[in-house]
Amino acid sequence: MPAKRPSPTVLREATRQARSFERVRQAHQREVAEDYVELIADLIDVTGEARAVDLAERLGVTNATVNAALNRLARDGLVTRQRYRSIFLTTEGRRLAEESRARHRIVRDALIKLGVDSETAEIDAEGIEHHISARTLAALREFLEGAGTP
Amino acid sequence: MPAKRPSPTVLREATRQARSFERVRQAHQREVAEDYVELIADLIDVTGEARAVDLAERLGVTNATVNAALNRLARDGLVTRQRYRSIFLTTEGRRLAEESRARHRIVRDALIKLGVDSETAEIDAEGIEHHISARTLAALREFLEGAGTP
DNA sequence: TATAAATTTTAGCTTGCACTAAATTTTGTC
DNA sequence: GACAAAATTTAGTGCAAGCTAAAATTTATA
Repeated sequence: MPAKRPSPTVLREATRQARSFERVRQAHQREVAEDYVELIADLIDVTGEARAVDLAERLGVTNATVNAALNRLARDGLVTRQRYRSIFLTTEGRRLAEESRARHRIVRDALIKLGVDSETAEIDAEGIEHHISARTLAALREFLEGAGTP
Repeated sequence: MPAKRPSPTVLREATRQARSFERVRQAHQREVAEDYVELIADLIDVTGEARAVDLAERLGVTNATVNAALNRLARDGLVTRQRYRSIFLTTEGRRLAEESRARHRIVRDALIKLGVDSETAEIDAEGIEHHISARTLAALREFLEGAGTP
């Protein structure tokens, strides 16, 4: 029984399907990627290195889950890794982490200025930061600058 | 070859696994449910009925995807449906839809008051509304009430 | 009313992301 | 340096949500 090699038709179909996945992935998956690179950047900056076990602990998931996520991040060019060694951000990964951090800070500070307590602001900012357009971010920035604490 | 019936050990394991899934599911899945019931409520209120084909068109997904989602919503007690007929919200589904709508409006209006143009505000509110705690929502409500357009 | 068109449902596939258990490798200690 | 502990990776499983293609059913029309 031969037929191991996929037919052209099957390949074409696979490509079309992959294309349509792309759109879908960018929705929820970008958030996960941002959370990971942000956390990795924090760990590197604070403790000097990012280890999978720490990521797992902070994110409340298992090592295996983190490992799978890191494989995807590496595939997407956001991190680099050598087997059994700690994790590094690529230039693109670092850029995304910084951007996420800045976004996070602005959202959190805006919420605080609006009267939300800082713990709640921190938590909500975590969820909100991934859904803010450049325009809204600019508006929040202006809101923070204009007429501070009187 | 017997062994069709799962062993007690396997069942116990399945239960534990199911439990841990619950936590995870509530993260992203609640957002999807909220989007669906909100849209279903809108369609019912505006056009008189909610059809799968309209949901698919508005959400930019295929009929098959909508159908699978509706099965989950029905399983979770948010909608009811008869085969090949249009969709209805349960009391719980309607409640969730109203809550989401209110949340959506508040976020959108707050963004507008912060200087974001209404189209962008509408889009961003869609993403943000699922990540707002009760406290932040209250703060936004106060922000909207206090010192309107001068 | 018979047939065509539209809609809904089913079947089968893929990826993401969660889990447990076990294997592999590195690190730490005696 | 050998051995135990810690960490990483792999293997195998499940559900959500997306897709296409095709079957089933309802609705519209000639």
